[in-house]
Amino acid sequence: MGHHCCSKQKVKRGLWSPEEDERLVKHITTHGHGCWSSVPKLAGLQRCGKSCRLRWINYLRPDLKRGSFTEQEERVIIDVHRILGNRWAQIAKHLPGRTDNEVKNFWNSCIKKKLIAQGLDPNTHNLLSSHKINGHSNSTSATKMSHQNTSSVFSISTSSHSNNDAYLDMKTPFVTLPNCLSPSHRTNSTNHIPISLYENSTITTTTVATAGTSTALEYPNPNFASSFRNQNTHSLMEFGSRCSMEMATLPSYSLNPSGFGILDENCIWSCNNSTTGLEGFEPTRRDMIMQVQQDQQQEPQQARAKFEGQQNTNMENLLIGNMSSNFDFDFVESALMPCGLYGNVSPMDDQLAWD
DNA sequence: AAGCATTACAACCGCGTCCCG
DNA sequence: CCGGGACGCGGTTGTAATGCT
Repeated sequence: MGHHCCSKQKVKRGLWSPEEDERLVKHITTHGHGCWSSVPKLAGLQRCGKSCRLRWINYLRPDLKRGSFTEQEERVIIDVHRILGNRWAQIAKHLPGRTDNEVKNFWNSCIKKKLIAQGLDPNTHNLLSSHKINGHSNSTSATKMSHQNTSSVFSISTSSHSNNDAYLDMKTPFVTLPNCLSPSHRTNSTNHIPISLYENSTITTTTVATAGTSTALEYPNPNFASSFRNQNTHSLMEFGSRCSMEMATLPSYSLNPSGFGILDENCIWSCNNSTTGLEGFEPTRRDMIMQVQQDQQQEPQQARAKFEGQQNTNMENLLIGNMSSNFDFDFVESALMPCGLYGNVSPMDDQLAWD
C-alpha cells in the first residue's frame, strides 16, 4: 500500500523495532526533523515520513513523561474536555510531557468508562439519558417528540409511581455546586433554595447523600425560569459554564434520586458577585480552567464559530421538550444546558407540567 | 495449561488546513 | 485564485499484554 508522501519507496508498517527507533532518534537529535517527508530517506528508514513524525512525537521525543496518568492529570483532562470536547491536541497542551494520542487513549480506555459508571455522558458531561423512561408521554408537539428521540438528559414522563421507584434505585449521580446542597460543601447554610425545572411543582424532594448518610430535604420551588428572567442571556451562559466547571470539581457526588436540578441563591449570588465564578477552587486548578476559558476567547473567529456550532449541536441533543405553555423553554435551555443543569427529570407526581 | 476475551496503547488513515509557487 | 505538498488532528484499527474461565 503506497503512501502519498513517500509513494516511491517501499514502506514498512506496523510496530517499530529498536533499531529503527535508534536510527530515527540519532537522525533527529543531530539534524532535527526539518521536512518530515525527507526524514526516512535521510535517516535510512523504510518508513513513511508521517510514520516517523508520529513515532517521534508520540514515543521517542525526549521530553515525554512516561507512566500512568496522575489523579491531577486526570482531573485536568476532564476539566478541559468539558470546555473543549475531543480536541485532544488542545487538551494535551495542558499536560506537559503528554501527547494528544496518549490523552485520547486514556480518555477512551479509562475516563470515559469512569464517567459512564457515574451516570455521566462522557460527551456532554451531563447526566446520561439511559435513565429516562420513554413511550409514556402523551405529548403532542412534533418538537417534543423529536426531542425524546435524542439523547436528552431530560425525559418527559408520565410514568407511574412504580416506575418512579425504579428511578430511586438508580445510582444517579447528582452533581451540585459546592455552595449548594451537600452540607460538606456548603460555606453558608442559609438561603438554601433549590430550583426545580418543574414550574408547577410546589415541592422538591432531594436526598443528599454524603459519606454514607443521606438526608431527605424538601424545598419550595422558586420557579426556575422567573428566577433568571431578569438576567441577560450572556450572563446566564457564563453562569452556566461556571456551574458546569464547578460541578466537575466535586470530590464526591451527592445522589439525587429525584433527578431535579438544584441550585441555591447563595450560589447564584456568589456567581453573580464573583469575578471568576471559581473562587472555591484550588488555585492551580482555577488558573488552569481560567486559562482554557481565556484561550477559548482568544481563538480565531473561525475556530470559535466552529466550536460554538458543536456546542449547539450538543445542545440539540439536550432539549428538554415542551413544558407547560408559559414556561420559557428556550430561555431555560440556553441558560442551563451548557452547564448540564439538569436532567433525568422524572415527575414527583403525575400532575406535572409535561402535558 | 490452554484458549478465549478484554484491555491498553501504538500506529495508521483520511480529512482539513496552511502555505507556497 | 488555484493546485499540490506538507503537516496536524481526530477517529479508528491492529496487536501485544493481561485477565479470566
